[in-house]
Amino acid sequence: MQKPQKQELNERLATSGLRFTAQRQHVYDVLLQTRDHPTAEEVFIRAKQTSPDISIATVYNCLDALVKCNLVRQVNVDRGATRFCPNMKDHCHFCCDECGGVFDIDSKYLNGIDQIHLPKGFKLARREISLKGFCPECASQK
Amino acid sequence: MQKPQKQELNERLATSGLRFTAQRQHVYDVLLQTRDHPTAEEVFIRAKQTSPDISIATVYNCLDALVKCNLVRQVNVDRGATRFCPNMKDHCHFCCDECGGVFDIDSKYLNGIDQIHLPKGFKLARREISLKGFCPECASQK
DNA sequence: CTAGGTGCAAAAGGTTTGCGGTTAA
DNA sequence: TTAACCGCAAACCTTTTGCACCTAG
Repeated sequence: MQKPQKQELNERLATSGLRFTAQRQHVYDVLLQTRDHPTAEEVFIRAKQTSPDISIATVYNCLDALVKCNLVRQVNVDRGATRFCPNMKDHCHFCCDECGGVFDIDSKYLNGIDQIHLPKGFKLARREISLKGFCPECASQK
Repeated sequence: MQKPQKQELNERLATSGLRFTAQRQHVYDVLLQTRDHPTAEEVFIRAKQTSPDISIATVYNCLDALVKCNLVRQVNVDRGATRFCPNMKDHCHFCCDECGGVFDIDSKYLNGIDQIHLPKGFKLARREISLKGFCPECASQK
């Protein structure tokens, strides 16, 4: 990880009242290296390759810390394990019914989605849009 | 359950190649009675009140059958148990960060959301929008 | 009749927790 | 110095599975 990223992470954690640790840096690093929306267990396996002593509990702790300081998003897939996404640009997810792959879809494809005016009283903090169907590769094999 | 609903359920199941059973009718009945997005376990508890012999495995089987024949939707909440919703009108869900409650939000509040034009190759089948923040009751207590 | 569904209990995930030791600030 | 964090292992919760029996069509 380059210096600027380390400093950025440090500041973000501090802002949320969380400490900088080697494990958190490493877990974030793992997420940034592969944008394939891994599960906690997949992050664990990859992290162990260079940090053999890290534990699954720590991976969950680190992922939670990264989510809390807004560097990572959680992605929910039907009944499956939670996946993690380090892309914080405004986007949504497309989950393929065939292969289970998760793809980032830029928000430019969602015209007008910002015009959400909820019923009186609701205070909106975040929105999560997930799309389902066939990804290009699986669609072409049908 | 009234006759028309039973017949509707029967037809829907048949169309999907699934059988009509007393348990499926009963689970659907339980879902229709309370629109509070129960988990499988909550459905199980309610179903047992009038069908003491039903098992949790059967509840999952019935819920899956109802989802397959498009009478029920699954609602994913971060890392929590999957919830089930028998409202098939176009709507999305608002999940309260404070109390965890799930609320149906009519699609009229989501202007323009139908204009989704995905990148080449993606075949869209369904979309799921989930909103987060504070529900009216919890927001007023802050 | 028989493929599909049910109930039960055990197993398989996925996530959280408790605890003694370690470390960032 | 000390509250926060770590690694480990056990616990917990949700969902799935295998099997013998049952039933809708």
